[in-house]
Amino acid sequence: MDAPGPPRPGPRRTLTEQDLLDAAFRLLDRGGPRALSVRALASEVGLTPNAVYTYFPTKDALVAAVTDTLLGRAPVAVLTDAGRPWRDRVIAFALGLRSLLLDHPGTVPLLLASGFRGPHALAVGEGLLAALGDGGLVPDDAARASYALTTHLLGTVALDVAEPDPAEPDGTGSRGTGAARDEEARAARRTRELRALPADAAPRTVAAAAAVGAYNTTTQYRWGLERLLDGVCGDAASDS
Amino acid sequence: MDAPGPPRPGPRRTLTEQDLLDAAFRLLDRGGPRALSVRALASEVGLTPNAVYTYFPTKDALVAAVTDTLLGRAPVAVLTDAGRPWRDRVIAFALGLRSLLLDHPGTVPLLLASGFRGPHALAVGEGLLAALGDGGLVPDDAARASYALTTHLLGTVALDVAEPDPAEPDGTGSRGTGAARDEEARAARRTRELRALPADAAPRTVAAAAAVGAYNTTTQYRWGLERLLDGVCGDAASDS
DNA sequence: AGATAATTCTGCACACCGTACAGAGAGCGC
DNA sequence: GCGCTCTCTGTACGGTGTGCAGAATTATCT
Repeated sequence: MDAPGPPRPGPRRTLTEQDLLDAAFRLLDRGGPRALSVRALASEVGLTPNAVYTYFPTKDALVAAVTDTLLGRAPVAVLTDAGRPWRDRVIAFALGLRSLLLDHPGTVPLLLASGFRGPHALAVGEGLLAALGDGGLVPDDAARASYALTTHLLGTVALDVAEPDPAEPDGTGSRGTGAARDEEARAARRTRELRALPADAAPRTVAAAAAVGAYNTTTQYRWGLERLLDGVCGDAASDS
Repeated sequence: MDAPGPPRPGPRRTLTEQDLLDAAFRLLDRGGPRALSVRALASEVGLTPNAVYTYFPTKDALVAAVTDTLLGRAPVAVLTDAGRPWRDRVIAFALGLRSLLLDHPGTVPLLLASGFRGPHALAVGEGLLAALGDGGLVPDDAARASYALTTHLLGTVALDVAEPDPAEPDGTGSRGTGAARDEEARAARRTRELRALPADAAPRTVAAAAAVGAYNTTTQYRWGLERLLDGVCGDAASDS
């Protein structure tokens, strides 16, 4: 994708930027956001810490590259998949991007901190605008809807990732990507905890314990998504 | 509010927890999230760093106390203000909480990291459930809507705070709370930047440059809020 | 009353963090 | 060949959270 650039003087690098990014994902997936340090990354790829600075000028730049690389794996293709209703495309994309992020929970805090500013984030925005345009929205409303979808997604994954992991409550920020992320079991446990709350502390929350316990589930996310799209498509969508 | 507790042996403390929390807010407002370190806090209140650990067992606990304290200032009263339409109440509350968080942007990354788990977060949830219940939603739908509103809010403030501050681009994470946060000026500048983008990079984004530039504005937030509430109130709100 | 135990706070220490700086070696253009 | 530029190493600085030992203070028990 990127041009390899003209041959420059100096010794050839022993690694590519992509090697470092792969190693960064390995560290993040293994130990959460705190595990991505310049020193750990260097040792993971067999370099001296300062050698990393010949690949990325600063740690923030490294983090930005990591998050944008991840966004580059977003299933933007489904957004422009003609012959499929536009709303299906948006929902499929949103669900896909959500699972992508939750498959790498360690990256989520980094994404929230570095924003949605890279080239691949722009591509995501373009795709959403295309699909929403197909839905008949004028460009400005499509943009507003695109942003609402984005904030809904980011808020959702932020709260999901912030949920403490009962398996290893030592606060390392790590999180299993396999069986430990069984949504139903998590929801059931949360619901049980809610029902055990002191009686008068939060009566309405306890009364809706099943739905509250299921906050961080695909079902809840999809529900919000559908309601948002309902509102966007409604006839009241142009009062701004 | 909290019981002062029975008198315990040992010397009296020279400060209250609230003193430390106030100092923490001072540091956060002055220098952003990175400015809140145990050592900086200790020096701000005139203590040794380790003395802080007699007030909070760990830095994470301190951060949790900070974020929940902030949530305790959320305008929950408006949610149960009878004699005002429920929808108005929800919107007023959401706008109020958003400005509260944006008035202390340094706390937002901490809130995202520590989740929405404290007692005051629970109170916010209760208030939302009450107002949404007044809107005629069954408890489970009220809960789902409450969560959707929360994620929308958190995603919004997350992206807002992540926006780099052009005034001091040195990445300290600080942010002016006064004139530097003039929404219209910021939106205009963003729109200008978008229009200067390479022609074929993101045509749809450029075509909607005015709306995209206005992403981090109250207007955009309110638009998403209204659309979400439209969808929640619609007749299609019970397909789950 | 005095002894005991609990608590606050100090000082030192450790391991880790991002990264600035100086220098060695490698590879290209002249 | 020379010289420039780039990659990578080593050392170092100031910062981080926090564990541990000890002094001082106070409430409780005998």
